[in-house]
Amino acid sequence: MKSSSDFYKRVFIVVKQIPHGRVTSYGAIARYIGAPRSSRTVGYAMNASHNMPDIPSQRVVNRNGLLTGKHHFQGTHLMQQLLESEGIEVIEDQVQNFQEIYWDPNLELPVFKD
DNA sequence: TTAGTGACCAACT
DNA sequence: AAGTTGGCCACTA
Repeated sequence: MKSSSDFYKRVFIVVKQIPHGRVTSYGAIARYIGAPRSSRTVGYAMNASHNMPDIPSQRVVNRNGLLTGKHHFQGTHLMQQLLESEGIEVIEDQVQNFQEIYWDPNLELPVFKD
């Protein structure tokens, strides 16, 4: 039985699986949980992740590796600092070496099923 | 229920 | 090549 916030739970589950020092994109997560056109809503779900512990929301960026959601963090550069503390280089809100550290759940994780 | 919003994405000019 | 527009769909009021 699926609750209305089941979508959020799926998002959180995937985000928690992101390995240390890697990043992924909203679209990739949306696709993995079976809602390929709901990338926007994935970001919306991240907004609620502040209530949840152990959600590395800083590891989720847009498809260009740009930190579009950094304004939703407390500090001006908190998101960047969190990423840098994991060994990810960030310059001007842009993840450097993005293609190398990019982690796609569709490739690295087993197919999602309930 | 209808309408408005957004941490995106792809297509179009 | 760079900027704008529209669609997408879950959530809130």
